[in-house]
Amino acid sequence: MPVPTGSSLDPDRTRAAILRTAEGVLYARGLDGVGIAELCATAGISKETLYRHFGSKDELVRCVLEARSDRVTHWLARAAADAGDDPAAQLAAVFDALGRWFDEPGFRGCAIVNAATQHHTAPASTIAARHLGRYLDLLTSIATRAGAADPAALGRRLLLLLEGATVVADHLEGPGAAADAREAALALLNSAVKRRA
Amino acid sequence: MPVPTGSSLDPDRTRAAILRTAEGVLYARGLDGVGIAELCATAGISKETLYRHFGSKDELVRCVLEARSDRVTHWLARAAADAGDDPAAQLAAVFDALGRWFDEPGFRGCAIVNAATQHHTAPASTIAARHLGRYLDLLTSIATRAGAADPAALGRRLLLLLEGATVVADHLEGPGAAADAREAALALLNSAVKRRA
DNA sequence: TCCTGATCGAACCAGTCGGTTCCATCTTGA
DNA sequence: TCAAGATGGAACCGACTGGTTCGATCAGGA
Repeated sequence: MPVPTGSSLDPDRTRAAILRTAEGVLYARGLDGVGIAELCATAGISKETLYRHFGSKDELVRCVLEARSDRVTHWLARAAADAGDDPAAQLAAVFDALGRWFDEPGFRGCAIVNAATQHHTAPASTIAARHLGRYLDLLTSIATRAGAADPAALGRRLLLLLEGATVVADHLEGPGAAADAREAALALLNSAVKRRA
Repeated sequence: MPVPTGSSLDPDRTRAAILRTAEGVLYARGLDGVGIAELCATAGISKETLYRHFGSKDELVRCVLEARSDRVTHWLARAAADAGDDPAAQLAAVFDALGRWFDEPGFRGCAIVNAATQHHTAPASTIAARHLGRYLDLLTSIATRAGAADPAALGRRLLLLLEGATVVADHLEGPGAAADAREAALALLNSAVKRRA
């Protein structure tokens, strides 16, 4: 029975629902770990609907990654902004937010980086590069406002801590990766600022 | 023509050759990016030979990862040992060695972590955890010999830099991830030691 | 009211996957 | 010299893949 009686036809809402479901499933099982058929079943839609909206699995993956990158970037920037004006407090807030993420059930590392690891080609690799660039911008801006001697260099080093913590939290049992990264980040910030004065 | 005339029959050598070839191909293309048939073709062996030696693709992957973890661990430990007795010099040597690895053509991140990202289950996840643990041991021992106030904590933070540099070098264009990590590591080591004295 | 279009369900396609089996052929070691 | 074992080559299996197409059905806008 096509088009279940009583359902509402809203293509935009359908598209958003597909994206939301696909993001969860692809993150949990990997880009190659789940087929189109299962994706559609989980989303409760037919293959034809998915293909009218996205055209191919690759395009669906691309849209999922773009959306995820946007969301995560804004979420981290918000965490920093909500911490007030002190750069050190903002930096601590970023890693605290990461820590809460790491502790969530189903955490599996950064979806964008994971995707680029699985499909080491465009578009995943391009999106990953831009994603890391966004992180770098956020961290560098904090470093700049903190008055670091070399804000760009400090930003790059903070990025290493952020990505390292994500990987370690994913693959090495035991909590605390975010807390370690937070302390290391504050230490680096401290020495970079002190050295300038 | 089975068993090419003039060839030498040496099961151990065959097994080693399969492992070597598989390691390269699986690293370059991903665990799910290459099938058994192509693997055998690349190694120049038949499927029956591969299955007699390893029994399944999963087991082959397991053996490849174990071997790789052993090799990489020893290689990094050697780099540290060759740098002399000064812990700071050993730490710098570790990140310098990483930097040379990052610059090699075909670098694609840490094979072990990548594998665990693709197959987020045993045995890959188990091997990855042990692999990171080995890194942690190496870095903690350097921190201990440096006289850090809290060698375990410093070791964990250095591990974040090591893994972060590997990820960033893989996914963010532009060199210097290893150099950044090196400077950050020395800064962390410095402040951890100074604070104690 | 009625037509456009969104949707489902299912059948279907060619291709690939991991894995198994058979047999002829060749080497190796006893 | 000869048996045991390693290997190549090829055919084959069932399952699954991403992707296409069709017709039936129903909601929504004109």
